Amino acid sequence: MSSSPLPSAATAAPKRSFRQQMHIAREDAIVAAVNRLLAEKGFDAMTVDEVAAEVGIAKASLYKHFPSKEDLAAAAMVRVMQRAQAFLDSLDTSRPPLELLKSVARWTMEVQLAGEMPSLPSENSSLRATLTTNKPYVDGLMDVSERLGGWIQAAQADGSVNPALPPIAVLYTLYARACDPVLGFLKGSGLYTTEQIIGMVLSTCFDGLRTR
Amino acid sequence: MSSSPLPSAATAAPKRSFRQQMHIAREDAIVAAVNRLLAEKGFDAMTVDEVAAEVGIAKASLYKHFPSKEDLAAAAMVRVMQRAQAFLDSLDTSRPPLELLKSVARWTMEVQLAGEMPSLPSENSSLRATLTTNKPYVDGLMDVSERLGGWIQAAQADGSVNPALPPIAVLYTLYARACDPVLGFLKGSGLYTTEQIIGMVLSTCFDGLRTR
DNA sequence: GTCTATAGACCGATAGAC
DNA sequence: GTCTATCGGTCTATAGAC
Repeated sequence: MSSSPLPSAATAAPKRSFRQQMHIAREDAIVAAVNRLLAEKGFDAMTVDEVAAEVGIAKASLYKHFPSKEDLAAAAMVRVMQRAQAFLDSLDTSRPPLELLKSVARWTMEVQLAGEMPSLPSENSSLRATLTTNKPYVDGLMDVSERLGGWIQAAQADGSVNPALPPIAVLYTLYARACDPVLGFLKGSGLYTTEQIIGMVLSTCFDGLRTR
Repeated sequence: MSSSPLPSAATAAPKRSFRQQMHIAREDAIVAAVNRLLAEKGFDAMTVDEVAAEVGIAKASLYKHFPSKEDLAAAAMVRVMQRAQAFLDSLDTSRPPLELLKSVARWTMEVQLAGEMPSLPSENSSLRATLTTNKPYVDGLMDVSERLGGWIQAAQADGSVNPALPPIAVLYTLYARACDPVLGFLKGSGLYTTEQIIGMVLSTCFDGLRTR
């Protein structure tokens, strides 16, 4: 590399890379738009025309990137899963497991309040099928679940999380914060700041409604 | 017959009442079907053809009872709201307010697990408009909210519910049990009975994830 | 005869797919 | 830009209960 034995690498390769970058950038813009629309109105209400319009490309171009509406949604789910993985990576795992779990819940709620949490209404069959056959998504979900599962067990072992609860119930309870309607309700009331809302829901989630 | 004191009451009146009963019964069957389908697949995915097929009547007949799909959904919401009111009526209000709130949360989750809780995905504009102009629904919602609000304040006053939480946050948290996805997740795992699931979610709701 | 419900065609609009 | 399917909603003509 020091003597640069590959002059073509300085011209042709970057050119090729540029096209790839453009392709990736466009795909990224598409997925970001899908992500936003999915968070705003859900899968059924989202139309691919809207997606094309938001990205500013022709609808036909969308199908050059993704073969169907389901795959569009799946790509958005993969994206948010990767964001989750990146967030987990950023955590200092030497902290107490309970604090780690709280951080995850907080992040999840922040994403939702920012209107960036895609929601898949109930159990759409076609979408479900697409997702379960999407390896990046399933792998990401398993990775996240296993990491959280480890922290949950550690938190139960050190006595900070209720050991009477099955770990899977704790895991699902944390996941459910991603689509907790209480956030939107409180936001809609206009009475509280985002930080206050997150504080309240974090409190009800970990400390419960009852007085401690 | 001529000596009968109430000939018309024994023939004409019941006849008229019979028709009304039929009309009401059919309408009830319609609303029940809508309720089920709404719980199963949500508003967008539910088609009025499905409703007609499930009830076993012609689609045109549906429109003799309800002017639009939105009104169909609204009727289902009114129905569940009336069921909620009836349940509140059945409660012994001399019990501690915390127990009353727990009973309400339990009932809500039982209805959802039974597949009888209609879900209105996010914020459909047309549906929202129909609902907010539906007096029976709005009145029912206000009645339920006020009764729960009273118990919440009482529970905070007697120290059983965390007084640091705004009553509205507690109210929304209880309402959110109606669409808590954790119930479905745990049900889908096949590991627990309905009663166990309700017990867990009741525990996380009132006692939180942290050890007490 | 009258009223009502039914079946099923039908329309217009929209959205997914290409 | 086009094709096609679907869906909400309407219309008509027939059947049947009173």
